[in-house]
Amino acid sequence: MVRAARNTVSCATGKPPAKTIGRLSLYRRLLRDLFAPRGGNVYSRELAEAAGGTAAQVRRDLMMLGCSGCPRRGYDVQELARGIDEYLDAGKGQGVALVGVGNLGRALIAFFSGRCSKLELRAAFDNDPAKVDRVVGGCKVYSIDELPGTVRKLGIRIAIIAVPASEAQSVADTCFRAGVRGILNFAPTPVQVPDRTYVSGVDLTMALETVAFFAKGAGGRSPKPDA
Amino acid sequence: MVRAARNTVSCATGKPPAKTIGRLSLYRRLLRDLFAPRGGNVYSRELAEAAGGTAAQVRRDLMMLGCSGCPRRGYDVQELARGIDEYLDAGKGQGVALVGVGNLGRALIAFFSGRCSKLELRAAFDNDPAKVDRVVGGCKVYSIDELPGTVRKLGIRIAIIAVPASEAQSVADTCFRAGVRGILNFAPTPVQVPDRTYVSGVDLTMALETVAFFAKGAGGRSPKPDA
DNA sequence: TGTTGTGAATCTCTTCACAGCT
DNA sequence: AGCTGTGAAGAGATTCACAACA
Repeated sequence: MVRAARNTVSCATGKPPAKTIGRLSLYRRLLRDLFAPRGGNVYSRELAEAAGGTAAQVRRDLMMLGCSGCPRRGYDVQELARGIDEYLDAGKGQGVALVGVGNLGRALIAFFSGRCSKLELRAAFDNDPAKVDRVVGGCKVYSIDELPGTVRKLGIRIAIIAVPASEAQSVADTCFRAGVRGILNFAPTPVQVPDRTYVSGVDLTMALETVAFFAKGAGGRSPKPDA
Repeated sequence: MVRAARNTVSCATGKPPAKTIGRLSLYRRLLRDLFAPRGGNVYSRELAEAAGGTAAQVRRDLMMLGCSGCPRRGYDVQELARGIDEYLDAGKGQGVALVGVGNLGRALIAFFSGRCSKLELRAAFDNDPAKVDRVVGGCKVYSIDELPGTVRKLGIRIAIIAVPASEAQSVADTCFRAGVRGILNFAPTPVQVPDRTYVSGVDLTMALETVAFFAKGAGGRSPKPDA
């Protein structure tokens, strides 16, 4: 479905805001888990309530897909879910690698294994010889030395980094040199990245300390959290 | 119609932006891990580079503490770290509980145990009888039924939720009724919360799917990630 | 000279408000 | 009547740019 790109945001051109992409991912999950069973239609208001946002924002986000609700009936659940699929997963599935098979790494393997249809966890890497060549949660663990070759061979474009801060940058560099284009970084330090790549950091300490700050009621009324 | 005037950011009054609080937490960690060893002073520019931001933003963030750098010399590392401590940790330490001792929960126990001086993980909860009364990563596991009493007894104000989506809301409700004021939610669904509380969601699926989207180079140049 | 602190400008995201459709 | 799609207003966050200062 090609867009006609009216004005303002424009549908297929321009850079899409990361926040909107994240919410689309959430809407899709809600559509599948909450609304698909009952079938039929949803209103932006219902989706907004489930997602913790506003109806206007849901509609604005859905504009991104050049969508398809009709007034008075709302959106067809199946069609909308398919529309989001097409937009988010455009093209073929992508291979994912996990680097750092510690406590967090193992939890992430368990979490992501067989979860996203289009995102397949294809390999894990660690520099601990005791872990190499074992299979954790259905995922083979390779030595970090094998990363470049394995990443290329398996067509991996995305890496999840769950190593100590001291190794994060060098691991990221290795990944990018091997052809990785996007990184989800759990190491407690930001990583520098080349152009034409994307990195998103999940900083658990920062997240907890932020909650702790506002839990004290410090500084008046709570602002809107990031999620 | 310019309504004018008296605001901008102001130093100690007004509501602090969550993003700024998060970055202060990061600056503190960088000060300790990277800059404290060398001692002396830092420039906003150096801190910005390490944090992956801009010098202007660092200075703007530090205004929040009513701070203390002097031109030409930058900021005293020790003094700045102490300033952030005072601002973020104002008051006494807070107790933290973890709910949901699955793969992710165990990893989070390991991650947070003994990490933050002021935030102490005091209890874990799970509804699986096989896990109850065991000690995981130095943290005693209680039955969910014991949550209200235990949370009150141990003075816990913050909860980390790592349970399946279907249980997240009821767990959150239980926590709030027991006196919890802030929640860090890892369940893949938003939770509704009462006033005067704060919830931050960490949605791993959303994070990975967002990275996957931009890793394809979709929609032109990558926008600024959230971290 | 080189940096801080900060008003003002800019950019981005969210919400409002309403025309148009069913 | 009640919803969608969207221009326009509003709110927030970031960056610019420069006076003050050591």
